[in-house]
Amino acid sequence: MTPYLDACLRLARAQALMVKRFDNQLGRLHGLSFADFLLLQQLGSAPGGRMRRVDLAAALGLTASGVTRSLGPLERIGLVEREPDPRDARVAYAALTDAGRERLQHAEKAAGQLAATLLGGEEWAAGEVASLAGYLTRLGGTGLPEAAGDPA
Amino acid sequence: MTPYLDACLRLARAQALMVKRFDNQLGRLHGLSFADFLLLQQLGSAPGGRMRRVDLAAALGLTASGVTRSLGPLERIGLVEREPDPRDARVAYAALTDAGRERLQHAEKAAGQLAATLLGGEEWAAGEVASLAGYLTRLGGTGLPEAAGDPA
DNA sequence: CAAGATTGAGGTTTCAATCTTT
DNA sequence: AAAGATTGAAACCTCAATCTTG
Repeated sequence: MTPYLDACLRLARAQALMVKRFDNQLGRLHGLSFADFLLLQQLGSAPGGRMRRVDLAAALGLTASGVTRSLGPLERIGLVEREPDPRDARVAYAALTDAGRERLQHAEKAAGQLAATLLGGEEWAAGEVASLAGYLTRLGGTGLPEAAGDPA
Repeated sequence: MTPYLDACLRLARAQALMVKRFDNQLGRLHGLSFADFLLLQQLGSAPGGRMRRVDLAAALGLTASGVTRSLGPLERIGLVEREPDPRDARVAYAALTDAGRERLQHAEKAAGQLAATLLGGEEWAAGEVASLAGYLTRLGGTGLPEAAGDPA
């Protein structure tokens, strides 16, 4: 077993555990999965709280199909709204509703607290979390903005 | 957005991209998914190349149900064999066949090469990969299912 | 009853095909 | 024809229920 492959296996394991914890916490408190949260957050950080569905797919690393299917439940419970584009009838936007914005705010708070539990304990020095984020950015590359500080 | 939550999102992104690359490479070369590979590798590292299905589930972070369903295709193509326990009729082992051992060897080679591509380039110093592995181990623990009193 | 394992139903995501609009 | 989006079929995994054995 090479150290490279070993690191990849650890990456898989760490992510699986983390997602389970977010799913539990967000589901219990706000009725959202981690994937739901990622989607709402992406919308929340877009100008006007709305994005074309194809852009949403690229930002989330999903297929267009996956986005259509993920939006369904969120539209049904009124957190996201479908909006047509008056300029181009092929385009459909996904837009946060007021309820969606509010739910996102609360979920973001809960997610931040959980993340602080996972990474903000005494085991973690601040510089270590920044290093970890930098490594992960190198690995995951596209989709998220560059980290503030590069790891030592 | 706190740096803790930011790191969690980057972890999700990096893992998703990595798994896609392993799925592509292993699928194209050896007809295995990354999940298949993890399962075969776990068996390969067990004494006698065999494990009880319940232990396999714990080692992989899956449910017993998930293991049953994952083993099905691997048994059908002859990489894994079902073995009863003469001492306890409730227990069924999953055991690597000779074909499974050989397939695992080849897949491990391909996986190691891909991992080296991802983490062995000039961008990565050896110490950085070791640091990353250490951080991920801190996050993901040993691989046992989530403890009862755990946060979240 | 408890433990190991499987099955039925359901959620999530992908691929390939399709539909509409440009 | 190309772009945006959706749908049908399928793969993968979970939960709850069930079956068998201890």
